[in-house]
Amino acid sequence: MKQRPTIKDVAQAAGVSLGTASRALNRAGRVSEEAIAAVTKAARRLGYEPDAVAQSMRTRSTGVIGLLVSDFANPLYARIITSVEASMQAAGYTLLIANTHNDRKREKSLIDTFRGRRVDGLILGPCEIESAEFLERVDADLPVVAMDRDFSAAGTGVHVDHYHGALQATRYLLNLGHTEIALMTPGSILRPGRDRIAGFEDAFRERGLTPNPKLIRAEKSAMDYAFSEALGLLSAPQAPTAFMCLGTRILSGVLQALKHSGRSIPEDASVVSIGDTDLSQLFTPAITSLTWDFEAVGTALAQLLLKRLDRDHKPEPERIVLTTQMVLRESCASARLSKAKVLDAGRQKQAQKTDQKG
Amino acid sequence: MKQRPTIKDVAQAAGVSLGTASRALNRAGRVSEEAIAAVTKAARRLGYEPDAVAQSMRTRSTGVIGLLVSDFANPLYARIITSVEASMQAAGYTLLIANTHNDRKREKSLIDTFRGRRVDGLILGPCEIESAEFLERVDADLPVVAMDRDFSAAGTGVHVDHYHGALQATRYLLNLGHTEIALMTPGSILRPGRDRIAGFEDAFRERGLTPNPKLIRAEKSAMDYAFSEALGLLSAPQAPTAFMCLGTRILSGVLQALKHSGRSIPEDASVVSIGDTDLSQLFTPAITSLTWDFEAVGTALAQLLLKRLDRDHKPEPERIVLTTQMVLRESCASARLSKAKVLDAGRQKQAQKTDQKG
DNA sequence: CTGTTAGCGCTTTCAT
DNA sequence: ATGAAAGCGCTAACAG
Repeated sequence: MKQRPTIKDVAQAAGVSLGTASRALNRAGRVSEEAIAAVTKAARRLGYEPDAVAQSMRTRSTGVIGLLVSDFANPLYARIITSVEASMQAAGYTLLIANTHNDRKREKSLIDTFRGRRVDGLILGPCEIESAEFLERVDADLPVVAMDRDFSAAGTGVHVDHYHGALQATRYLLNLGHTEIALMTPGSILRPGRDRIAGFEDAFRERGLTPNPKLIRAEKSAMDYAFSEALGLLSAPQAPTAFMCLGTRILSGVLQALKHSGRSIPEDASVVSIGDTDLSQLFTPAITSLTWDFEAVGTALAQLLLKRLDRDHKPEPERIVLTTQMVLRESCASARLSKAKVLDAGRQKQAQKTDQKG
Repeated sequence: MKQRPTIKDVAQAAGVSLGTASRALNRAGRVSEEAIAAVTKAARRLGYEPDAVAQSMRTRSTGVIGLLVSDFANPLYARIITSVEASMQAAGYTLLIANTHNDRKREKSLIDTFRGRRVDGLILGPCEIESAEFLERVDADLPVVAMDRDFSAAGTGVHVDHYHGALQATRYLLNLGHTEIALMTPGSILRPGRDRIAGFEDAFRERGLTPNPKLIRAEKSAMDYAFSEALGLLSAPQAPTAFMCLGTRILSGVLQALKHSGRSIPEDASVVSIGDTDLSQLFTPAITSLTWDFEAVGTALAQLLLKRLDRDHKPEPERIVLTTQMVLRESCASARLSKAKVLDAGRQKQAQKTDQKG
């Protein structure tokens, strides 16, 4: 197995010194056109490919960005990550992706691993027991951009306004006459979960109501769990007439529970999906969704990090808050009219159009 | 900003030499217990974290594995990648993931990038215009494991037996009396697509039939495209009575086209999903699927690569072929009985059980 | 068992 | 404009 050529080989082949070869290859400093030509030619002839590890050793910069998220296969994250990757690739960076599985220890160990690999920056998604202080400590060392996470005054990141989103979605269901609304979002300790619960509760409070605390459920994000939770709620005396469910897995469980208990949507129960996915778009009836722009989250994260990546630029903390949108479809109806015709037909017409863009 | 401590600082703090500190930290060679204790303590006190870049520089090994796939957000890949990542993490490796978008040039450039970053190994998914020769050339330099790709006698990789899967699924539909079956799988130039088409055609040939070539469609994997393709087929004189569709996006498009044209499943058209996803499981009616074990693909890839990672071990080519399974659900019925009761009710009972495991 | 030393491949001064 | 040389942080070979 032949060794890969080094810059030394290139210099030798081009008949110049090592330093000149380096300058020629990087077009840095003073180099003659002849030298550039000779070196470039030699490099191409030998199939020279710079050793990024050795470059990093000197420059202290790897061109790698670490991204940590609970589960990158989660459709709610997958599209964001794709968008981050595209932006980063365009800027010449490579993405190192890992799953924390929402485990604080795992996150910490992965951050250390990434730090050891001398990544140039870090993008962190929500994780168990977050502390702004922790983030700040990491950031002192290494540019960090947080996504949907708490951060102190010094923190930089992107937030989706889950609070107002939940507020809006809950109002929508309250307007339809629902009061027994189940909120199924995992991670009440995570920033997005907490915000949703707050918005949900405030929507009730606005009208002098108090949400039934038993209807705020689903700590875990698993289909089986959501299925049995929903089934339990549906068999209770005050069964919910509406569900707000996060993502694909919980929505799946709830839809199955509804099907299993012989209830039809929207006649017997209204459903709002939090985070629009293939499932909510394609299900029959199509599921009304509270959603946000995944691609925009990704580009915002990338943009923020890129800005903090040049060492000299003072790292002023910066935040981007993205708003949510309701996509009205066919899964919600008035609570009063069981088995009756869908009331918000007018709105749904409008929703069809919005749908096209999603 | 204070500098990160180096091993030199640790050695100094522990009162030993640089070499001893290194040996103590790595428990390599002869070191006294005292030295280990002192160095470990000093390292912890200083918060020493080895510089993986410098380590790689010496050892020529980065502990990083590159993974290239057309789109990691594709549900069909996402679970496989998660599984690969878990296995690799357990073995102490980190995954570098990138999208090729099925572009040969992009793949080549990414392989070079990865090679420059001196990844220890590569996992490659299907990509445009594959050549076994190309793979072999890469492999000469760097351990490569291919997934669902062509490879020469020297190649190592994991294959899903898409040929026999498609054969089985097509037979199933032919047995139900369908002859106008549309096969919608992208990438006829990619290994999985080619194999499916071959299996599909052979199932027809077995019974002396010839498949309608116009019904083999969908080069692109996009929902809009699948939607209009399916709509076109449905409005033709010889409209298909059954569809076999790959993945989420194409299935989505076909389901929408069916809905749009007022056809119901399975009375007016039977549907088989290739690759089981949330959508096929949750759709009403639940979609009969031809699928395979995504997690097993991931662990097989990881296992194969891990075995080829130790330099001394002779890299004997090795392949793992995984079989597909049919998961019978509610989306297929006899072609003869339009608007009639579902014929394969017996099989569906059985399918319910199989379904639990999915 | 431990200290010293030579590089890994590259960039970047510092002379010339 | 170019060559020589230092050194990034670490491991491994070599003396002791």
